[in-house]
Amino acid sequence: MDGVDTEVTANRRGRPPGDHPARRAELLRAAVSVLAREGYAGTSLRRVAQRAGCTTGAVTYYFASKKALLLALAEDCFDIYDAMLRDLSEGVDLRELLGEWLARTTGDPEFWPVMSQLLAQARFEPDLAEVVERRYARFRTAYTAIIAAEQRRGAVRDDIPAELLADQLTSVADGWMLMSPFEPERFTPDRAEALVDTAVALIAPTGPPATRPGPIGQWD
Amino acid sequence: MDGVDTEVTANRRGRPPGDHPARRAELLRAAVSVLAREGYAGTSLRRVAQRAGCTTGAVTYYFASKKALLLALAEDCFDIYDAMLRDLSEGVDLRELLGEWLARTTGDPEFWPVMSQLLAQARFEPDLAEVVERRYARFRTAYTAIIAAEQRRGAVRDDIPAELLADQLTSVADGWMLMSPFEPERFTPDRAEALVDTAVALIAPTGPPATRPGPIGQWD
Amino acid sequence: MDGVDTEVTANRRGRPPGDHPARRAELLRAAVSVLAREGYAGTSLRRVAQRAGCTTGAVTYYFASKKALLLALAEDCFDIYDAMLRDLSEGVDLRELLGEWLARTTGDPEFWPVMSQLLAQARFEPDLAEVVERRYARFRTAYTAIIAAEQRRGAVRDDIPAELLADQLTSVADGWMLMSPFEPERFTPDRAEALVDTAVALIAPTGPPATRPGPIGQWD
Amino acid sequence: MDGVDTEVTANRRGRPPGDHPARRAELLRAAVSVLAREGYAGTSLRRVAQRAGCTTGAVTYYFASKKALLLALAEDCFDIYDAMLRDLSEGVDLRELLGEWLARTTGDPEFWPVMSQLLAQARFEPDLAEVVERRYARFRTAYTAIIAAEQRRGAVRDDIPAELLADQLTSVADGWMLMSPFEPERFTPDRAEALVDTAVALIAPTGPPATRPGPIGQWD
DNA sequence: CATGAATGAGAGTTCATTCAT
DNA sequence: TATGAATGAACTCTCATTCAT
Repeated sequence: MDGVDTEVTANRRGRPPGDHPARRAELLRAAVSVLAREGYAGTSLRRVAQRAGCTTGAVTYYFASKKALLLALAEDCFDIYDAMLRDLSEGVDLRELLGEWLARTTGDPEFWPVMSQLLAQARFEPDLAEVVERRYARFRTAYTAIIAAEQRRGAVRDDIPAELLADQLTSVADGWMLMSPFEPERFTPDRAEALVDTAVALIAPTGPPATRPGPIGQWD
Repeated sequence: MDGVDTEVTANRRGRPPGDHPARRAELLRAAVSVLAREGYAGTSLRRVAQRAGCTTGAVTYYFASKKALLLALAEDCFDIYDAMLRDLSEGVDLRELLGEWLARTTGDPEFWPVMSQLLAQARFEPDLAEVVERRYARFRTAYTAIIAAEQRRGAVRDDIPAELLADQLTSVADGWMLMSPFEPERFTPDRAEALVDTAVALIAPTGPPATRPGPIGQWD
Repeated sequence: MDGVDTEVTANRRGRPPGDHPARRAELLRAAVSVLAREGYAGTSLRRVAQRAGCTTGAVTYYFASKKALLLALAEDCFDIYDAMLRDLSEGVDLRELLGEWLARTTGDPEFWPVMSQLLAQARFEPDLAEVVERRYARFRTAYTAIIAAEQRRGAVRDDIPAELLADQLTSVADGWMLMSPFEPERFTPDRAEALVDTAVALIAPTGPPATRPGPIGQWD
Repeated sequence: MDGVDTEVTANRRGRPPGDHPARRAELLRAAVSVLAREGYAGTSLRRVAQRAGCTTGAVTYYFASKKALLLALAEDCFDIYDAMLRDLSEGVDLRELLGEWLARTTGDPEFWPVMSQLLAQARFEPDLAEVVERRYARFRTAYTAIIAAEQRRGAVRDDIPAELLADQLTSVADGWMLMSPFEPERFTPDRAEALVDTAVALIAPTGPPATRPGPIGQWD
């Protein structure tokens, strides 16, 4: 260890247990949890503090304002998309990409609720809109590139511009995030797979019926 | 100039003319307007009253509670779907249906913002969820039936169950409603048409490439 | 014109079914019911109207204000005391008087709750205080006279002024009215009788223990 | 004179000195004061705050809700009874007990008004009723024990169960608390003493008239 | 560094009252 | 005679934010 540092640390008053970034992340996690459970309108600093097990003062200490907290939260949420793109190898298969997206976004049961709240609210908060726009555009660009590559190697129909196909696919996903709580039987894991399969089939290269696989979308 | 007159006029109590349903509808319109501009979290009875040009007392006179107001508002919003289904002739073309949906929902610039707020909030308000679920399911059922008919007459690919196709199409639309404010250039009227065309092309019957029309999605 | 009165009456708009005093009494009954169930703080014209099955307008039509309604209500409540005094014969027995009071005031299960609310509130409403003071004083005067008469004929101890005894008895009764809802087992009909017996025994003429009846207050 | 200073001082946020319990007690005192002056129906958090010289926000900071404030207030009020019982020596004389009760409860001119409001309101608020029931029962039990002891040593008539006598005495006291504002001449200090004397006389052991003291209840 | 007391605005809601009809 | 639309003030309570400690 760092002997000198340790001694100094023992004496300093202002930083008792955890370190700043960790505590901040903790608060963000609490905020995500509240946002998922209570919705945007029901998310107050009080409740975030309560869930984090601290006082409201602590929250406003780590985040200048409520808006700042939510912006940080939004950035955090989009990191999952970036991480996914980073992890995917170059010549990724489209089905694989969609499957990965499904796995990562539904892996955390709070992701869809939180993301849909952020997207819905962004319309009314320019700063939040800026974050969404920037991060979402980056993702859609990568998405489009992947589809274009797939088109070039004949794995995706090429009668429709890649950008439009990407738009279509991301919109479908947004719709799912928004609507998942209604008729939850529409979003069981099995059916989610079927929905993804459907999407893949729709953008598959079209040829004579004989060459295509049989009917899809058989789930229980 | 007429100070006295103004003062006398200022305090208007008692029963003014006008019928109940009309005034109620007026308040609902004001609420829609506020919801579109301020979002769910920013919609207060005070603001609704302000936009309607009356006091908050008047609002709570017509609607027992804020929740009741929003439920009525939601029902009203879904009426546009019902009206559309009612107006469409039996053997409606799918492209026609989508076009009609686009025309009707974008005809009122407040429709998409309001609907997306309602859908996003429904997750946290059981009563609102009930309304959305009920009305939305009705619409999707009709939608599925139309697609199935189209499949039977060979106008829509039949390798995917009609229900899944309907799901896909409505999800796309939900995604559009949610995301339209970001990069608004993605949702210009022209591009909206292109998106609809894309959707139609995706679910068109697939045959030998030769039989299909040329590349679609050419917009400026 | 006047001869045709009957025919005209058939046509007149303003006085459809019942007559004024009856409707007024009906409203008063509704107010009593609300006051008993909701307490003074919870008694609003809205609720009174609701229980009476009419609009708030009707209430304010029959009573100039909420205060006027409650004053009328108070007067009505005290009528039960006056009626009792009027009904009692001249040389009434004290036990009989107390029994009659118990029977009449507990006959209507709403009487004690309403009366205690009025008495408690009177402290803060001069007009109501005036009513209570006037009517209550009248009752206590009569009460004192009866006790004095009993003293003269040797039925009540005469070592204490009649007025103080009356004060004591009415205070006990007030206390009962106020406290009856707590530990309701203290105010079962049987025990209420025992309490009255106790009060009678306390003011009975005192003599050598031998002349007094045996221990009282045996209830289950 | 000091315009600038005043403006600066006017908006005082942040943490001022002073300890939590003291401030809480201060607010409770203010609430008692308001309750005594305005009655239960007229007691609002606004008024309490106003009397305490702070904002309503401060009140709701110390008390989770209005109900919580009033419950705390009720508990506080009953503490005077407990303190009295605790202070009294074992073999206390009954006259002494009653005198002590009179002295302590009338020592604070707000006690009777506040207590009667709480008792009257408890009928409609279960939580408040629970407090009253619990604390009041404790007091009455102690009271009964004292009377029983007095009966054993021959200082109180034993032809009536101690419990009934205690009931009678506490009911009288409740009646006084409720009715004290009407004809206030009935509750002058002197007359209050006379009323207590009367109560004592009523429960005194009964013997041959000769042995009893002369007529009581002589006040001006 | 971190707290928590306090603010002041605004939320939804209830209310007594008014008055054109 | 009776209604019911509407007011405006007051209610309890929640909130984001500030700041002395």
